[in-house]
Amino acid sequence: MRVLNVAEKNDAAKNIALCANRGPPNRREGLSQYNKIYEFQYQINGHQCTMIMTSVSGHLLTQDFSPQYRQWQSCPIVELFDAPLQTICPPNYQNIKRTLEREARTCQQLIIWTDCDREGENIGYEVIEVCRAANPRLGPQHVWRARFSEITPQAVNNALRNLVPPDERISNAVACRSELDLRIGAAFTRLMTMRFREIAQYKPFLNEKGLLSYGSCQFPTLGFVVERYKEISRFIREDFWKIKVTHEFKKPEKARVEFHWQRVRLFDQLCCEVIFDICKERPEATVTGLTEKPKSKWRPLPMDTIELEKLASRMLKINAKETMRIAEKLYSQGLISYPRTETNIFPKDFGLPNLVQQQIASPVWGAFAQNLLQLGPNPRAGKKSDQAHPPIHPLKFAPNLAGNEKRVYELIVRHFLATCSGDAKGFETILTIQITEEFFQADGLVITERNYLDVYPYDKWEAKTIPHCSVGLKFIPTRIEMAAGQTSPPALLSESDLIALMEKHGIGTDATHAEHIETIQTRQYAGMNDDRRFTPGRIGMGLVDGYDAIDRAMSRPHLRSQLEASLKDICEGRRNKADVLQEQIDNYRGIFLQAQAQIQKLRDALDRYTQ
DNA sequence: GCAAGGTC
Repeated sequence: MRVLNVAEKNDAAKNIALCANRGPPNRREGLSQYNKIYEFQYQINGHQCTMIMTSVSGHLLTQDFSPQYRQWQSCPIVELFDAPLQTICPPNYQNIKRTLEREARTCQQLIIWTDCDREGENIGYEVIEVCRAANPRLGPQHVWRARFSEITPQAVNNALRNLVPPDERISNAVACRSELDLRIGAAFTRLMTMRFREIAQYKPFLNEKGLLSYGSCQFPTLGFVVERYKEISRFIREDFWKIKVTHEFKKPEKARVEFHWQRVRLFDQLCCEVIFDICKERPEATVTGLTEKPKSKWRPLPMDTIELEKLASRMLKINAKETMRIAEKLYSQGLISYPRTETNIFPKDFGLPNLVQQQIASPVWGAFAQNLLQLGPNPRAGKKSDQAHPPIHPLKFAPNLAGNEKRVYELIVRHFLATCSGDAKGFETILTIQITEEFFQADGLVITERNYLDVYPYDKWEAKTIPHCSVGLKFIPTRIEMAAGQTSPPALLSESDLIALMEKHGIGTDATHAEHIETIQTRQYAGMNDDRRFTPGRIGMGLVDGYDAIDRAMSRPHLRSQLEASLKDICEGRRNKADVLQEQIDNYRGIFLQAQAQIQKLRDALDRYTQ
């Protein structure tokens, strides 16, 4: 019996075949240069099978409006909410499709090995659709879903012993999301672009094509940037006052120590002055406590995509989009593992020692790796798993990289070695003194074991000496002073902040955060200042304000969150696709008609910011 | 020409 197996990408197909075959399988070319065909023998339920393993490259099919609706002037825009859609295989995927069709004709069974997430289930149905059209004998009893939580020999064999039918509900949830994104995106994008592109006053602030787009992810992303900007504009600074005590200890050891007030600060100047005067009058300080307790600084969790993007942005000042471009290149050169992963826990028996061993060759961190190998790699375990890909880790030592590729690779290696190492350990000392009725304290830190910090310069943990003086010791502080200050607004969003907000509100996926952030910049809705923080542009401010005046929901994250909840209902059988689709379309058509009728509100807002 | 989701 011949069995066609299809994974979501070539890398997965290769590894699954390797695991199932317990060794390298035969490899031959398909029509697509990136998607190879792997062949091996395997027994399923006592049947000897010739396994044909190949892959797609993500979604094989996409949806678009029927041709008569694709011209922007072809119909009243509101019709896009109901216009018929077509399923298309884009030209650059035709080779993959033809390979599937050709192989499907010779097979009696089909096993779907796409990633075990929502999109994967939908991609699985695209594969089924194409294969079944080529070979109608691949009926429901001949099509199976392999469920796996990682690509290891055990998980792969287990999946083959426990094949299940594919889950159409999960696929339907994705089809629902995808249709809504298209209809809503196209409708609002055409409306805004056609109404505003030609207005001279806006032109200096628009992108080259004059495209004003709306999308269910790009707009909430812009919303976060605008919201933070406005929060800062609204912020009213408040004056406060505080008392600072400094002492230059001569014994038991020499040290300059700053004590901070236990009241932290007061917003009443007079009140602070009164207390300050009392302290100055009777400045003698008495040590009332010295506590010392162990403190550790945790080594980082295994790296997932979001962490890579955030770290590279913060520590290397390389933006998320560029980081992913580089990571994909390193991956295609076989230097690092698959860079799009939501997993931050290494599977058991992952072969970490071998991966650490690779790094011993480095003149920079080789010694650290050598030492780590002797102690045994002991990674911290996170709680997230996408059930397909392990955390990002180096595969080989790569001495010949340069520029940002070298820096990103180094970050990945150092992070990997750090996560496999031990927490930093030390002691925290808290010294408390009393001056009249007021208490002040100073914190000290002694680092006893640096451990992971030795290989991970991105974390700072600074030792601070506090003299070991005994309780009851009295001294006159070198200085007691009153200082004035002002509360300060939060900072503009950094890229790392923005990614964190997107993740928290379920805007986009780990693979798309960087793209949405890039989109709001290429649309000139937002820009990045010299501190690498996001500032809204004039059009961005105007659009958010304008939509706020029509329907607050448009630039806020909760519409997307609500859709996510409905999609979950579809997956779990509580609702069906048609029902959710109708509800969402009706809702957005309503907002669209409002926006069209009240387009002047959008114009007014844009006018305000572009004068 | 438009979205967001996959991936080379």
